[in-house]
Formats: sequence, structure tokens, C-alpha cells
Amino acid sequence: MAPVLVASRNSEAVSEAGSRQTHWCNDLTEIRRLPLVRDIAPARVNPLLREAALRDFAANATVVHEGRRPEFLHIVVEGSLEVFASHRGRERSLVVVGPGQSFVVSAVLLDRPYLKAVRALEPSRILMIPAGAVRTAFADDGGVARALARDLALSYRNMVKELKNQALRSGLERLANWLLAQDAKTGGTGRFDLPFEKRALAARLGMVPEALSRGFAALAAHGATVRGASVTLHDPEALARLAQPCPTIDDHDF
Amino acid sequence: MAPVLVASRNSEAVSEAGSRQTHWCNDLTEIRRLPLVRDIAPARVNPLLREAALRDFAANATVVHEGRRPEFLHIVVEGSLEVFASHRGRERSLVVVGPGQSFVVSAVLLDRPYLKAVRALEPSRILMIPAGAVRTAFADDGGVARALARDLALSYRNMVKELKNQALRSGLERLANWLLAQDAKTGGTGRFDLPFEKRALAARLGMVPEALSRGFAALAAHGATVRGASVTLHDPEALARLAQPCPTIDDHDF
DNA sequence: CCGATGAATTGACCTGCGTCAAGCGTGCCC
DNA sequence: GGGCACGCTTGACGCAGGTCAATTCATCGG
Repeated sequence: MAPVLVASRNSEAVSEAGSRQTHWCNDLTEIRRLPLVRDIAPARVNPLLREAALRDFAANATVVHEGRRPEFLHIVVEGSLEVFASHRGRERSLVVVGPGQSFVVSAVLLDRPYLKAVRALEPSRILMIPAGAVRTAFADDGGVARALARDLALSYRNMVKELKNQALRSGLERLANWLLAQDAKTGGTGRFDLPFEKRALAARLGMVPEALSRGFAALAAHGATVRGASVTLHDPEALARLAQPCPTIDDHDF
Repeated sequence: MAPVLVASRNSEAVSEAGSRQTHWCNDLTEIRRLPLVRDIAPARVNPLLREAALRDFAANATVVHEGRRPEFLHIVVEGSLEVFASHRGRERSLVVVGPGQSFVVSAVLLDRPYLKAVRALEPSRILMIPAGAVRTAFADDGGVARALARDLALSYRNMVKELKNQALRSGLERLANWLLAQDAKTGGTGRFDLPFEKRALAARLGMVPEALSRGFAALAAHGATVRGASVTLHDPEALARLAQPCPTIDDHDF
């Protein structure tokens, strides 16, 4: 029997979060390919998926609130979201999660309040599995426990890398490294377009839009120029000398 | 048959790290009470302990090096150690681990290089379990997988709290919060002695010794004074108004 | 008691980066 | 075309916190 994804009935929570619902999922094959899901035996994952919901969130919608009790395990299917923490007015972006990545796994496993909040950076689709079902499967099945442990370990390392990036590099260095990575991702031609607004890029790099602007200006002396959204790296070596990319920070599967 | 802890034979690694060895363990009961260990069934934990070693490290000795492949899972038995990352001369303390806490679990599980280094802040004793044995037990036994997952989840949350403390508070606020926590830990009398050198406290709070000095000076206006190693909080409310302690940062089992 | 070593303090200075506020540019709608 | 809104840029400024250097304090061996 094929598992069916059902939508959450909690309509006021849904509207509050600015999200729309998807009442079932047409391409379960895509879901099954998600990293956490594909590591769990089909016999185990089907009942979990039967209880899960797929939900769409608008850009800027808050998906989880700091301090609340976990109700769902979240896995990003499409889009990207910002994990951030705030305290006394200040706010800090911790990490950006994209398709295939999960979040709030540790809070769900331990059944303790969220320590951080998550908001959508763009319209995003998220697979949400009820926390209780996850904890039951974790307790009953070694395979689920292993899959969750692996996922936790990866998230942990991701977070450490992001933290090193933020704490050990200047804003200019973070920008330079991001440009190099983006160029590599788009074929290494030395020319590419920014995939989103500069304000969003600034947030992702943990700086204020003004700082990004000055950063781009400063990079002209290091072999990179920007006009509008189009970036040209006319001297990648010079840029790399400034950026000093490093596997223990930048390689996403190291 | 009682398990016996055997010492590592890797003598040059030992001298290099400035550590001394303990060839067997007299009080296995203490070991069995360690958080990670006590969550694993005795039948499973005994073979692991038989392969494990207990090692003493001198203050300032480096226990794990960034970039190296993991050889052991580490659990602190006594002392305290600083987990830190460095890059291009800069260095950043991430978290301080104490008795009962493990470290480098994620690297061991995934068999990937350490992302961070660890050094002893004071003479410390560490239980070291060979990485291969840990991975085997993880793969074979659901209970081990669950215990490791729980441990990972706790470490993750610890790290997030520490990160929020660092990123969202000023040096002065971190100091104020630490003083309040330390006072609570020593009975809430409003008077206590610093348990280690100020330079070590500064490192733990993520600041330079000079900044700590100025911090103490500034706290006189907020109900706290220091003379030598002895601290007096003569107005805890005023200090708390400045510190604004918060469970999602400061409560270690929230 | 003396000198020496290393910790702690204090002051002067600098830098990165956030804030505020004022100019630009481009697209859109009436 | 004339606005106007919004994103981006640029300049002036301030502050937290780091660096460097000089001074004081504390401990300890001779």
C-alpha cells in the first residue's frame, strides 16, 4: 500500500505562519530521495510519511519560533530558509538550509524547546513529520536512530563550518569566498549572475547591505567587479589570495 | 569477566601531546556513570571499554588537531578542555567541555577529519575509545546508535547556546551572566572565589585578558566588585538587570 | 629581604563594522 | 513624461573590542 501524505489540519497555525498547504504529494519519488528519508528502510519510512504533511511557506514566513515545543521534524524539499537566533533586539543568522537539509532535529529528538527560529528566505516547501512519530520510530528502530544520528552529525559539522566562516573571517573574506564558490558552482567561467537580491546575499553572509556594497567596491582591487547583478572575476588567483579558501570551512562534504 | 582498560601503545603521540598514560582504571564504576556510557547496555559497553584507554593530559596539551582523521572518541572524565578553531592566525574558542561531556563525536561517526582542535585548560583525564570500535558498535547496535544520537543532540544544543552567548551578547553581558551563574553554583551567597586564573576566564568568555579587566572595572557600577580572586555581588538584582539571563542561552539542561 | 618572573591592570590607539542620512539609479503606474 | 517607490551606493560618524606598551602587583627561590 502506497503511503499518502496528509495535510495538517491546524489551519490557524497555518495562516499565522503565512503558509499554504499541499494536500497530497504527487511525486513521492522525490521525497524518497531526500537524504534523511532515503537512509531509512521503506517499511519504516512509509508509516512516517503517512503521518507527514507537505507545506508551502511564503518568503519571509516564520516556520519555527524560538522557545516553542517541537511539533514536527522539518526537511526542506524546495527553497531555502534562514536559521537565526535573537535576544534583546539583536539578531544573528546562524546558517542557511536548502533542499535535502533538515532542521530542529535535536529539539525533536530530545523533546526540548527550540533554541532558534527559522524563516523562509524564498517560497519554500517543507516536509513535516510529527515529532511524536519521529521519537517513536527512533526508539523502536535502530535504522531510524542511525539515520537521525548521521543527520545530526552532518548538521553539527555544517554549523561548525558556518561558525568558523563567521568568526574567523572578515566580511570581505566571506564575500570573496562566496564569489569563488558560486563561480565554481556555475561552471568556473569567471562570469555569473547573482542568484538573488544583494540584500539577501548580505544576510546570508552575515553583514548589513551597506557593508556588502563597500565589500564589492573593495574587491575591485582584488580582481572582481560587479555591475548590477552580473559578476566578473577577471583575476581569480588574486581573489583566491585574498579569500584563502579552506576545506574545513568551505567544502560542504568534507 | 570484568572489562579492563588498556593504555594506548602509541607512545610518541603521547609524548607529543604532553600527556601521561594510565594503564588501567581502578574505578570502573566512575566510568560507567558517564552520560554516554551509562546509556549503553552493559553487554555492549564492556567490549568497548576493553579497547578503550584512559589518558591524562597536562594543562595546555593539545588533545585533537584540526584536520586530522579521528582515531578515538573522547569523553572527559576529569578536568576541562577548550574546543577551538583557527584559521590564518586568528583563533576562536567555541565551547568548553567538562566532566561527562564527549567531543568529536560527529567526526568519529562519519569518519571525517576533525573540524576543530581541543586543548586541555587544566590537567585532565580522558576516556578514549577507538573510532573503529565506536563505528562498529554504532552499526551493529540500535542502543549504541540511540545513545550516540542523544549525545550528539545535546552537544549540538550546547554549541548553539554557546554561539548565542557569543554572538548576541557583549563581553560585559557575558561576564555578568557568568558571575551570576557561578554564584548560583556556589550556593548563591553573593561571595565566591574565581575557580581559575583570570586569563583562563577571559578565554572561556571569548575575550582578551585586557577586556576582562576593563569588564570587572565597569561592573563596579552594576553591583559587583572583585579583589584578587574574590568576587562580591553586593547587588545581584542590578547585575541581573544588566545580564538579562535567559533560559535558551544559560540553562544547561533546557 | 631582594630580585625576577609572570599575571593583572591601565592608557593610547586602531580597525571593522553597524547606524544614520543623504544621494543615485531603474522600473512602474497613473 | 512626471512622479514615486525601492534597491543600491556613498559618506560621516560612533562604538565595541583588539593590539601594543608601560606600569603595578604577587609569588617565589635564593
